[in-house]
Amino acid sequence: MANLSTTSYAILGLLSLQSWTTYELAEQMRRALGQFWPRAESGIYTEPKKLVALGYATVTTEHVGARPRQRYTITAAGRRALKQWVPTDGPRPTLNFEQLVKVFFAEHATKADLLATLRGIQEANEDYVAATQPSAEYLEGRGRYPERLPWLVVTGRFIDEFDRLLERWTEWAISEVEQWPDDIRQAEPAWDVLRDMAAHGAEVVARSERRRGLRQ
Amino acid sequence: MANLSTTSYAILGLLSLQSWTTYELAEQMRRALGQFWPRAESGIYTEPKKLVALGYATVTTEHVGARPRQRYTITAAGRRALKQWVPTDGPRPTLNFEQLVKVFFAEHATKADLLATLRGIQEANEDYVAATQPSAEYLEGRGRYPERLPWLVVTGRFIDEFDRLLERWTEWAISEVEQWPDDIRQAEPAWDVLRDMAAHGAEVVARSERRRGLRQ
DNA sequence: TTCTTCATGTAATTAGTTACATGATTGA
DNA sequence: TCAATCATGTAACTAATTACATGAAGAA
Repeated sequence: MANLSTTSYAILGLLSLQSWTTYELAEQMRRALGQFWPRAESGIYTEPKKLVALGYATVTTEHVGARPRQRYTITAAGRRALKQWVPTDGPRPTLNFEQLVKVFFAEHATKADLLATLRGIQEANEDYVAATQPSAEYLEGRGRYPERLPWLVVTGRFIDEFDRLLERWTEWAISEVEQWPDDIRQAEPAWDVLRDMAAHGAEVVARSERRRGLRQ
Repeated sequence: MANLSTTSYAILGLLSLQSWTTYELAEQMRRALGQFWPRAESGIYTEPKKLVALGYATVTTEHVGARPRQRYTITAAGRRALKQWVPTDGPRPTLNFEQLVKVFFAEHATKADLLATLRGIQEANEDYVAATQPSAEYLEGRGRYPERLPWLVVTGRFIDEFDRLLERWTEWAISEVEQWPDDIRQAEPAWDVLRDMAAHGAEVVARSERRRGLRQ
């Protein structure tokens, strides 16, 4: 029936670990999946209702003072649905990087503007990474679900490498642009980097074609 | 008045280079910005109308056979708006990586499933990178707007490094998972990688705090 | 006691996607 | 001349975000 969104399955995945209140689900979505499946917290509040409607979860109402609070629990059908989804194919990763659009159209800014944009990316990234560091216990394997650690490390490494990429790239870009003349229209392209990118591109094309050949 | 979206500004940026038909705009959005601001082609057809409504572009209708075709041209007001937007602050990059959600919940799959997922990411990435390689002339600086090359290289390097990251990470992840026992619940985490991530995290925290101190 | 932060949502809006439709051009 | 692909959109839908509202708990 109704196809669930990736967000729904992500929540179903969290429910497969334990029962959570909606607030806790929102928190976990941010902390655990926020770096590769970011969603607004308020949006999380509507999702589990769909799971209940499909019979993939049940809900119980608790009370905290006079306020009601919903707690969700996965059902056997929910586990089956999740098990079906996890091995399926999916889209490539996509990046949304507004500030890079601005770098792309840097001719409409000054050298100082461009440097400010790059430094802004750098600092925002640093602050974000610092703020989202898992606690030390977790990194020592004494977190909540230690048996899940093997694949969490696989996931985490991607995120870590992405963070490092942003650090390295901003640092390089800043030092590159700093060397440009004040009128950036007079700047010289980084030919060595360009050559390196071309070489890498050619390599991937060759690899892809070789593999395509093998498949047939 | 009506705040434009990043997508609108991206199109305005393209129009600052030359006039384009809607079809050409859609093509350029994919080829030039598709890796860091991906949008469905059909969506592009509605965007430039907003620019016209705001006086940021003008439209002329051409004919190809019996069919009308719209060509858009930026106005002086459009250039001013773009110039205002380019130096502004913006959000951090966000990643949407559905397959990584599946790796995160790998306990619902088998070792073979997990390997298939990782190989799928690897191959899809390779094919995509191969298909989106800029032409050789472009990489030799003989592309359409050679004077823009300096900042296009800055942008392009980020994309190139991101592609390489996916290549490196998938290769590592595959070789890692291949060593796991068939029942992945018995796998041992990659402790060395975990230590490395922790060290990096601590370093960023320190750097971020140092900078925060400086700012005050 | 009041202010702030944590907690729990709802409503309205919008950006974006999917699916579809169809004309023009090219090449087999 | 027929099929395939290039070109040009529109309509319907939906996932997601923004903005708002308010109760409870804890700190000052």
